[in-house]
Amino acid sequence: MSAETITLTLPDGSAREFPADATPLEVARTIGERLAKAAVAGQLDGAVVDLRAPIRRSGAFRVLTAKDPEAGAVIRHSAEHVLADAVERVFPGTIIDAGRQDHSEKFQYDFRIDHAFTQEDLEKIEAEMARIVKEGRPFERRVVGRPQAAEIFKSRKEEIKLVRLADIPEGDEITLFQHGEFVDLCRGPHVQRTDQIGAFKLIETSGAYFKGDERNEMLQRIYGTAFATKEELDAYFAKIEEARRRDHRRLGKELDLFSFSPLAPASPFFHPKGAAVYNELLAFMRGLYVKYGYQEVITPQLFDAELWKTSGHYFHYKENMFFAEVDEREYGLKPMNCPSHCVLFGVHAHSYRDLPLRIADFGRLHRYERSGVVQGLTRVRSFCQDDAHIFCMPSQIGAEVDSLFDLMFEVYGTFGFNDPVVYLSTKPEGAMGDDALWESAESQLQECLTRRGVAFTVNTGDGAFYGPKIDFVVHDAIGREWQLGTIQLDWNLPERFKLAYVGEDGAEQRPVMLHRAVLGSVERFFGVMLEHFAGDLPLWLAPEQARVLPVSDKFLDAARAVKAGLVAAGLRAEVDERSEKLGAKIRDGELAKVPVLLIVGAREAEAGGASVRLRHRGDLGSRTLDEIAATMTATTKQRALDPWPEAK
RNA sequence: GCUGGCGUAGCUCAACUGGUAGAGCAGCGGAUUUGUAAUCCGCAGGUUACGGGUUCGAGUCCCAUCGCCAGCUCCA
Repeated sequence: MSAETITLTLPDGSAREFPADATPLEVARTIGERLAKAAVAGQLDGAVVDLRAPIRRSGAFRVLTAKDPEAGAVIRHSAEHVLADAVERVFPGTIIDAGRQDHSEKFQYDFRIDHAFTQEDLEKIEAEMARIVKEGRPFERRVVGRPQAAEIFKSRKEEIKLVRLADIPEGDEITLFQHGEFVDLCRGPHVQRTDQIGAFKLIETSGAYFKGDERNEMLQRIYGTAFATKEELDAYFAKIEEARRRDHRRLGKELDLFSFSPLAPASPFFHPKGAAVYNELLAFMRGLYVKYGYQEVITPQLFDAELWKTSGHYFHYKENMFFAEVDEREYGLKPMNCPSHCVLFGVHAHSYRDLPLRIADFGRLHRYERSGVVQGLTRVRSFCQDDAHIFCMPSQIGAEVDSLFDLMFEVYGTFGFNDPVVYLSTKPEGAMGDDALWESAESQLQECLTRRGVAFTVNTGDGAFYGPKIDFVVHDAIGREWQLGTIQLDWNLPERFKLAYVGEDGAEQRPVMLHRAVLGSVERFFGVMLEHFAGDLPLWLAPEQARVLPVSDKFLDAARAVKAGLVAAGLRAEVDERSEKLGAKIRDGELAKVPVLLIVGAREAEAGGASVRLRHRGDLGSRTLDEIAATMTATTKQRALDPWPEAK
């Protein structure tokens, strides 16, 4: 292959030669005029490229049209320019900043304008955008020199663009995209014509700091989204609606699980039902602690500031802590358990034979979170973690991590969070501990992941300064990602607390500490899980596992007997004693998302059982009390997701 | 913390440009005795988040505080 030609392998497998400066659009024309017309972008070795940018290298190539999912980001990116164009037209004098990096779902643009956009403004802007889209203006791509670009933005009085231009590293190619009158500094890619933006909608406005830094001026941001078709746009909003329906804050209120009070901002009150669920989560973890060799401890809430000075929190985490002064002594409310576990480790002299020492703690933690960041149960100021610290020898890291993986996968699988995504973060700049320690630890972690065949992503340099870490991200029932578990290696705290064990050779050695949580914050997990199940908790977690519904008051005693039998079997059951019609009791039971409704009428009272109605599955017919209790206790014990396997 | 929005009965929400705060559900009382997603009648429920102000008059307009929501930011 000469320098002047490139070879492109097309989707049909054919390899064709093109001049090196050929653009995707030109390639598309050689395939077909209709394809060229429909083209939205090119794709070279998986990367989406602009139709007008010379390809310059060989590879697997294809033309993307609006039908391809990869085209969505290009469409949204183009809609973003149309948004900025429309705002400049509707609000002359507005200085534009820049759009969004990630166009996988949304687009956004920031503006300097002495006015906060209102809903009516958005409508006006949308109307203007619609006009621009309809006009089918072609996007033009231009490569320009730095002075030329500066000249263009200066003449347009786009002051912020000049700052942005200056931020582009020397030597980088500077490209401009223009449609109609509107010019923007942009890498692309963009669609050919504005009318390829099939359907768009502006979503909301907000303030946003210039370059995301709160010391900078605040700009006005507008968010929107766009798709090739109206159907896709509707599907996007349907998904948002589905997420709203599952919102744990809404479900928590509807199901009477928890609430908040202005008297304790960002600190949940778990009602009796919520507390029942919460305690089941803890009981689940406690059971696993026995299996995995943990010892649970209970440690104080409030510590002398001295502890936080030793741990380093006093200097690095103070702004997230609550303090109190009593008897002229400064105390800090614990935001983490690790320092107290270090104190605990120091209580006894330890032999290498004691290690690994696994210390679990469900202690309540308090962290001051800024008022703007707290949110439902997912970001609170008072919470507890299924926290544990493992003190071990550096050589034991691999085995400990291996065991942690078993634990993590067992826990996540129980909730139906299958195939968690794993991230490994490695040594950052300015880390503590010598390179040999880091290398050994990182390779032990990697080996463990590879041995298990767990797919993972390495975040190079993203580890904490005190050690590498592994994060677990799960997908919920509607595909959203949640980071839950974490494993962090730490050689800093053992050093600070001068922890030691006596090794085989009789010499004192420094242990390594592993911080780990599986659920993470139990509060946050509670929220995530509630959304994952859309409020339909599996039987073992349901605060009210069964509700007995007498067909009429005549069967109240029979209903109470069924409840008594279930309670005796260790189940959580209630009787609906209201003199309502059966239909009303069923409706209320369903709305309360009680997994098992047990109906007792003349037939069942006679036979000493109940008719079983399962949520989402309906009437199963009559069962004896013994059968009901046996099935429910079995699925509860197994923590099965399916409350009634025999019904299938 | 910042920008914007919001705060009315336990819950969900009404109350046009300032003019007597209202409904459904839940609650309570009564009637009804019900067979797989709402039986009927009645009663009660409010310092309109909180504190000031403008006005003859404020749920509505203005200021401050608290909280909630979205975004920014933070996440040793």
